Amino acid sequence: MSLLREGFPHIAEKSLQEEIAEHGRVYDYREGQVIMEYGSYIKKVPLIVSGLVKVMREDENGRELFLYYLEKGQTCAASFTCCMMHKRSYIKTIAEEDTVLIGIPIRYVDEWMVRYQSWKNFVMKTYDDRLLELIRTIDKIAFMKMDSRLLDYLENKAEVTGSSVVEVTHQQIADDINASREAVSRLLKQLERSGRIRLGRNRVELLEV
DNA sequence: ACATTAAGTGATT
DNA sequence: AATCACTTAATGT
Repeated sequence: MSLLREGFPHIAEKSLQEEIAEHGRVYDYREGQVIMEYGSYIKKVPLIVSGLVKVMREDENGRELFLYYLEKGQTCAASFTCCMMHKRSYIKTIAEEDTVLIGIPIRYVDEWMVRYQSWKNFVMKTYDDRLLELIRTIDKIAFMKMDSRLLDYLENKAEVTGSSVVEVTHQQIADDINASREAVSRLLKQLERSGRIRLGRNRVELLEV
């Protein structure tokens, strides 16, 4: 209950809060744990209470592509449609940090849409956010060059982890932005030379420009 | 000290 | 910009 209020201040109706408390179940994930695999059926919609969840997609050749992060107070837009239509998951989610979430059985997700204004808004907003981000991502892939994608990735990661020091290997970055490790290394070197970041092993520190 | 893993480099396509 | 082949550097055992 207190978990709810902390992460989801917009879910206002008292009775809705009570229903969430009643039907939802709290799940704990340790860093690195896979929350949802490709192809699995989803029976709960996750409300992220704390931590950070990485959402990935897999292409035909089995290559993984990083899509976006889910933070506290968010939920997975894909899970709504997925479970309502009883489709298999086309995404995979991993706990990037230790994560706590409340799982809501789908039937309530549906029911509450008509009964609770704030729930409906929440669901709509989730879609809206995702759609906007998707459009931005398309823009990025279409128009942005690798170097700005890289910087964008780092800034996003820094923001989402709340630290200017990002702990990743060049290989991980490369996987996430779909580039080769060497390319990432070279671009990072450039950024370091231009004074925008400082590099270390498993470490990229973003400097104020 | 040695093995392993991450990072850097040059050449090739 | 990807891939390869290789070197160098950092880190764990």
